[in-house]
Amino acid sequence: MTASSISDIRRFNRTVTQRIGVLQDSYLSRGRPLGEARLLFEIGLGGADVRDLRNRLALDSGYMSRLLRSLEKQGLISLTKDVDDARARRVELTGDGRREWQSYDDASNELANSLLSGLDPKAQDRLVSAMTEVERLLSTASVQLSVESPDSSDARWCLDQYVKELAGRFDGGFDPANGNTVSSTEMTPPSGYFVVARQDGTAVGCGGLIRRSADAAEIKRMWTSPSARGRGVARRILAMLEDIARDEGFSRVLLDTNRSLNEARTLYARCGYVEIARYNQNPYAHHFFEKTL
Amino acid sequence: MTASSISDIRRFNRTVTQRIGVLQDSYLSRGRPLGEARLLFEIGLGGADVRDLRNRLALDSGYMSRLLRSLEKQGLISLTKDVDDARARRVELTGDGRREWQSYDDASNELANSLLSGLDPKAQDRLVSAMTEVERLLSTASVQLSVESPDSSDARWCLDQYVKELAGRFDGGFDPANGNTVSSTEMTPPSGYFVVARQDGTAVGCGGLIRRSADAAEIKRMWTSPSARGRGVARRILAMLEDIARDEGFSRVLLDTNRSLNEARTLYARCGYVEIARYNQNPYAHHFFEKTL
DNA sequence: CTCATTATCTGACTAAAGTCAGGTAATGAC
DNA sequence: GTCATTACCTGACTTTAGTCAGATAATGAG
Repeated sequence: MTASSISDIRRFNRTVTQRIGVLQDSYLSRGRPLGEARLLFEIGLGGADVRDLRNRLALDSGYMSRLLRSLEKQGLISLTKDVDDARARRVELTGDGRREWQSYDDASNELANSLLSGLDPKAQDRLVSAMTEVERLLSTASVQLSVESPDSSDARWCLDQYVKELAGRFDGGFDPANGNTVSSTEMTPPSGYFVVARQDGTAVGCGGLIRRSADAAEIKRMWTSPSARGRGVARRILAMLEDIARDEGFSRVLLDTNRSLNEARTLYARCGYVEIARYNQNPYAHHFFEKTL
Repeated sequence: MTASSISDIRRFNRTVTQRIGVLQDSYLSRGRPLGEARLLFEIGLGGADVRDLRNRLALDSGYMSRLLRSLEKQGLISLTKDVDDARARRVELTGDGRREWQSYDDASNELANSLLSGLDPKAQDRLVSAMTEVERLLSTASVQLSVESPDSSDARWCLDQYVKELAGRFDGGFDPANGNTVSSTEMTPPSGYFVVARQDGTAVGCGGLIRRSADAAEIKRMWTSPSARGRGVARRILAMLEDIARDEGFSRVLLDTNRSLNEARTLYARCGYVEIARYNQNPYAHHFFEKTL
């Protein structure tokens, strides 16, 4: 890392976050304590579960309770019991609350606009694309991979999403019981491995590795959340699974894929996989790949 | 402004400033109130005048006084009377204070580094240049121009810098009494105009417009602070002076410049000025320009 | 010397933010 | 049914941040 990069980043951290952060707060807290304003804005037009809000804003439950009470007293929100869990509560914005939220939303737009004013159109475009780039790269950097049990709740959620997505994309739908099923024990060490990618605590992708033969491992259940696509998450999961396979002494990795998954095929080709002949009877698979480690 | 630009900026504001801002605060306030930590960091290894600190951090004098007292009690700073002005005070970090400052500085570097880790080298480069671009464009956008008296303290400071810089750059030095002197009344409405560019309250550039003849105005005293160069400040000052000249009914603008000021010549050429014959006896001028409005 | 101004300090506040211990009621595993 | 856990509430705090109205002493202009 060069010293000048570090100082560039520090200057960015210092000036940009400070400048925008202060503006943001002042736009948001128009006569209302910042804490309340933030909470109200976070609730959103669609309402929210109190539990989620507490997690998202990292607030103490007592403090949260008091903030909600205050907003309720001001007639901005209404609290109802959760239908599924009578302990939990749901917050919804009232009419007044919605108006208030709108004014915050407008202020946010105004702030975004004010950053552009004072720049000529070309510079505006450059600013927007540089901001997009920073945002994209920082999100990319904040994705973290970990090996864990395919039975963990995040892993199960990912696998569930995986199945749903394939069902939507394959021509004749997808029945996980029909294809080459993979049991969770097959993906649990020491038989196999399962990797979950997370961003800020929420799962955004997964992939499994199982033993196929003495020298070959197989990649299964590769999935990336739509929100995290285009950021190299799948590529990193793949690389991690290959590293594991190498460590486990396998000399090659196999995988199969459906003809409708074009991005996947492109990824495999880019990562050094070569297409080979069909090596199993999976009815959903049309392309077969291999990579020598 | 397109709606997608706005939403890109909002996403940037939301995620980037939040992500970095929170990290920054948590790195900085290791067990110490954020306000104290910020103040300590702002004092810096070289010490500072209390007055300057109050301005930079925009703190109430009472609050500031208390913060300083607290840091002093903790043995982190020492306060001395200013030698020139016995009312004012100077703060210096003690040994402990310096150690503390160092740990903040290290934390800042660590934060910068942590943003890069998890990205491959190419992506790191892209992130750094995108950040630099955002920082540069946002500072550009925050430069504001205003017409004011050439006798205002900021204006006088700019003119002072202008003279100092020319004295350093001209081959045989520069004596403002020798060249074509310009009195401040000549640059004061309605005879003429003076523009000051400011960024976050500090002057970063200036330029004057005076009457030369019934149809021609002349640009004088164009200067941009080294810290603000390369951001189009001079171009904006020039454009503003031209607008004023146009409003005042002049049909052309004149200016002269020294051969050592290459950037200035480039700027004038780019802004539509054409070189003309010598029109005055200014011993420091080698190039003469004109623009028809 | 007078007098407005400047730089700082002090005391007396307030509001906002956050913490902590304990309490109630619902839930889910066994 | 028992019992640990979860979701939330309440009351009693503390800390942090910030404001405001004077007081004090030095400075500088006239």
